[in-house]
Amino acid sequence: MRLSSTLQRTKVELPDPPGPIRMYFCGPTVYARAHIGNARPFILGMWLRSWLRERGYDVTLVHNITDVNDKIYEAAPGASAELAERATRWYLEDTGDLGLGQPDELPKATEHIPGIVRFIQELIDRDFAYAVDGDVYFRVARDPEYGRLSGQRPDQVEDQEPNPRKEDPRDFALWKANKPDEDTAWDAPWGRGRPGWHIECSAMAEELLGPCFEIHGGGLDLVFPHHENELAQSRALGHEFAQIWTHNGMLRFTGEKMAKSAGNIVSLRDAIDRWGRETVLLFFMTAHWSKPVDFSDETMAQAQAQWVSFQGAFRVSRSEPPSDEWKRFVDALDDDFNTPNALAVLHDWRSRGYWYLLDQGLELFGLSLPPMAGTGLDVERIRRERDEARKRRDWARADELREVIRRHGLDVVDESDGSRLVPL
RNA sequence: GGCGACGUGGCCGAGUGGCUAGGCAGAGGCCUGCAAAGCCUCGUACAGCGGUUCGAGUCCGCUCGUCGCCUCCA
Repeated sequence: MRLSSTLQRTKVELPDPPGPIRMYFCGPTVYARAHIGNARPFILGMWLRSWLRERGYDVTLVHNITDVNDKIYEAAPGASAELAERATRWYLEDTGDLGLGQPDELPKATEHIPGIVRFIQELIDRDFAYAVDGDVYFRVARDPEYGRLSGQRPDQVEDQEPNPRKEDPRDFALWKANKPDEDTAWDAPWGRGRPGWHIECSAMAEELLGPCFEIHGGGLDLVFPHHENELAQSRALGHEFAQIWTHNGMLRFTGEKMAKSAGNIVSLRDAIDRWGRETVLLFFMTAHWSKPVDFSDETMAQAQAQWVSFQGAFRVSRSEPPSDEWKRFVDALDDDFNTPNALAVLHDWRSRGYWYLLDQGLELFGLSLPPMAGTGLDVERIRRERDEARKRRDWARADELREVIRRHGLDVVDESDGSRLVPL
């Protein structure tokens, strides 16, 4: 199994034989309902965990919730904690409705303040950070390797708004002093305030997973500065942060990145309600995770047509696959988690009637074929009765009995040597 | 200004130098009491221009275009 990694700029092999895999996927800032673009790293993380477990790895997935942040203060002046709590519930509901389960840990920044404070203190002790007027900043100039992940050179980074408290414009905040209109704050040795954005991930990831864990994921838009800064913070403590860095491509809508700030939003909630969770999942399977993907009515309709086709899988006569057939699926996914290629294998299995393999494959992605509900003796009896009617060429009676079967939630498919019950 | 991603047939989308990707949509045909599924055939794709090579969608260079980051955007 290998994965494309931004840090090495190539595909990196995972440990073989399989061992523990610790994964951290950057989660949402909770100030509004998540849009479908936000769902991509969540889905990728859950799928990867599912696949790695299938391949024998012992996986732990941590997915953080950023519940203290400028955007939350702006969105709900004086009531940021309430908004964060509500938006967290939305996120858990909406991602839960994807039917992929939950990450192993969903740490909130506000519940890990002591660890964050300790982390910052150690950076100060090591001279990698300095406190000014209640703020604390990371000293970028102290890190000769700053920019290794993103390829950015500190001296080429565009000037930000001048901040006289910073020694250097490239320095970034680890701690921000409490302001009058901010309704949440915690005590720290250098003053009352709250953590900066980047430090929470470093602190929580290392607290829950330990240093130098295996896989770090997130959106491509987080490479710089967010992930670069996470990396710098950990390196300042004397070790690497993560080994493999996966960055999923952006979801585009109406020609540009779907983003709350751009206003071209379709919420995950609305997408699930309109298209169904299976179509949303299949949509993300159609493109490789590292590439941009266009969301539109047309691409969603195509994904939905694929789902309809899979749902009819039992209508194809079952046949026995070759013994090494599963390997085709494994090969596709082990090579950089190539879901489009895996999807092609699933389509092939569907048309060949490899029911069991198809079901196994889909299940790893949170999809399941319709169950053969309602199969009872009575339905089976009606099926045989209809077969008899067809032998008599009593088509009217046969069609009548098919309607009866359909009322039981099943359909009947005629084949050369008889008939078969299938999900409707 | 710097860093990065991407440009494949009507649409979506794989492809890491030579062998049919796959899906969706469309046309014709076979099969079929009906229905469903399936099968066959068709439309001769790789942004452009050079180069390397026996051979390039795949490597190199240049050009054009789209998008992203450098603002606490997944």
